[in-house]
Amino acid sequence: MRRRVTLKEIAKEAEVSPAAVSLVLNNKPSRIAKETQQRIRDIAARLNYVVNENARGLVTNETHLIALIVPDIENMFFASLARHLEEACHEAGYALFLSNSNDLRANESALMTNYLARDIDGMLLIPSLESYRHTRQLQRQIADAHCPVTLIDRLVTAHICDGVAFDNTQGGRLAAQRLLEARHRRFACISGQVDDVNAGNRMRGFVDVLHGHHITDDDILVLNGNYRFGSGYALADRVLDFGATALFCCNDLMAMGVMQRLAELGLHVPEALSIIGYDNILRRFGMASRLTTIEQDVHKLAVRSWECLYRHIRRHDTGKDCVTATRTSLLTPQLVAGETVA
Amino acid sequence: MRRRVTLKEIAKEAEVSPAAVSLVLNNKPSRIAKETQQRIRDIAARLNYVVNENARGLVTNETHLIALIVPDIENMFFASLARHLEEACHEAGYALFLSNSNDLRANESALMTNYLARDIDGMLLIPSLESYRHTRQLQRQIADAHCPVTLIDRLVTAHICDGVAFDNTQGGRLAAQRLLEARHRRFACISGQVDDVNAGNRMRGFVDVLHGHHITDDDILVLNGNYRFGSGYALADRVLDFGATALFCCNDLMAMGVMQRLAELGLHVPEALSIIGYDNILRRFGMASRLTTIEQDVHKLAVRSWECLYRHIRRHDTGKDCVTATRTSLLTPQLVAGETVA
DNA sequence: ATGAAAGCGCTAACAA
DNA sequence: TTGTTAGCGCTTTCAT
Repeated sequence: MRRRVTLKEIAKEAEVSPAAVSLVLNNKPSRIAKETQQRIRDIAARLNYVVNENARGLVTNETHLIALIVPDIENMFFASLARHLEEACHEAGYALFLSNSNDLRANESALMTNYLARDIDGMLLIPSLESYRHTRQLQRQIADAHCPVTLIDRLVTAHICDGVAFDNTQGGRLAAQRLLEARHRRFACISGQVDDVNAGNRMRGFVDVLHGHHITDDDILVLNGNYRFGSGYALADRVLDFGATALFCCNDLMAMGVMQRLAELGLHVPEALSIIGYDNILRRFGMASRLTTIEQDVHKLAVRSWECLYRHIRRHDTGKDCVTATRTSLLTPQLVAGETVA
Repeated sequence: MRRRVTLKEIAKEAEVSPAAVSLVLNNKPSRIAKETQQRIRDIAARLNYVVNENARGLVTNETHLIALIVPDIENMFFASLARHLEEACHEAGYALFLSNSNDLRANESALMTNYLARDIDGMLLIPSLESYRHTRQLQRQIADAHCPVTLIDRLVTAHICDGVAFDNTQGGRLAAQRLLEARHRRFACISGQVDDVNAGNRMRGFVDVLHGHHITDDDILVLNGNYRFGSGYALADRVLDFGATALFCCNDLMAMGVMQRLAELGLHVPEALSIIGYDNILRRFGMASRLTTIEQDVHKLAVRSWECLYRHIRRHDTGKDCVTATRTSLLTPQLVAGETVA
């Protein structure tokens, strides 16, 4: 373990001023003698010099630090999103902080403060589920932040800052249309927990389209799952008892749980039951799947979110303060055909 | 979006010196009038003051920053580990940087340099697979770092810094013992990619125990998978053709792939084939499983790793430089009984 | 008991 | 063309 080498030491060794070293090593348009430049570079390389970004940030007012707060990194969707966001930030020369809020508003708040103390240049926030019920508190915190904030996936408060998310209602619609095409007449939907607004919207889009096609509530069973495999497994029997021939699950994990239960009962998919899932994230984690599902392109979400935040960072940086109206981008999910609809 | 409030502004508003404000807000043992203290605190709260940790770090020489580099956050094991590490750091008052090296030495190296420039207090590194073949380069980089480094899970270079990992050989042994107990005589093992040393050790431990029980290589089939579901699925037939009655998979995902293939063939587990997996990480992601497996307690790994790094940080901090011999902790994996061995 | 001053490592404005 | 100076926001030593 070595001690850090400073600019000043290089300056002394090269017998020039610290400023000269700074100019050279940052390739600033200075007209320092080629020969001196080389000497400085050589010494820096030899001493293994690495600039102290924090000190630099203090004077430049840019730390190139981004914070990302997710509700749960053990959720494959967020893990994948985190990866792509980190990639985007990294490519743009920013380092990324990552934390879990554990879907708790209190944690989220503490993390935000902590990161803001780090003088970050921007924040990417996937709000906790609790924040849906503490909108004002979150709004205040965002308004008080010294840097731009971009909301991702859960547009808790669209009026205070920009947000990027998928159109969940549209996803539900796609599922319904596909199942109607296959001439089904009796449906089930396994949604998420009651406070999960996104799952709620998927379910709503699904049901709305069915209603539009003269399917009455008598032919629609809506259940609340918890997004886990076991939840689909446990609810499968109720779907079968109801006599549904088509099922829409608000994520793939629950869909797989249902399929597992059907397999145990000796029932075949899609003959016994047509199934559409949601996310199409499993394959990234090495899980093959023949599931028909509604894909949310996580790469696109990451890229758009970063673009959105970056735009604000540039603007913020060039002085113009963000009196611009806030924008919300809704991305469109896509149906990915598998072998589980007939 | 607000401008940041500085210490100086509070000082001016409270009509005291910046030093006084610093002392009060940091609860330093100063003898400043209670009344003044309260005034300072009130103003700080009213103005929403948040200390600038970077500026503070510049003078205290402690940034409370930790970097974590993982090969792939889309690997459930690492995602889970990242979560627990972040938790541990956070509890100790440290913020965590996270990045993917994508199992490439070049990326890893660039990330290390980048984080070191941030003046981090410590680094948690899960080396890339490539680093197994570039040991000297990695060693050099670790030795040149200004902060302690702790290796996790892949003990590429145990002599240059501390490391914490699971005993993979022991895991393989446990699997073999369990299957021998069940009186199997013909075995298969699906290992990882050839350059994956950990998977190799699992396989080696497995085979060694078999040899110790007079099972010859004629009764042992070793295959290389790629840790993905599809890989187990694809190799299942060769296992069956070989006539094995017991299979050890070096991760759970491949074991599930095998099971899927067996189900399609109308074969039952464990009657047709006994299976033991590795990791027991799926349940954290909502995947139920009846698999018998070798569990690596990821929480314990995270806690131990953090303790290890933290010990060095404290020592480093209190001046004593780490001339201490490096230590390697090997954690013991546990067999978790499921329903897939008979 | 409190405040002034120096300095952490760096860059930007200015002088020479 | 180059080097000097001031200062980013904070803590700490030392003088008052």
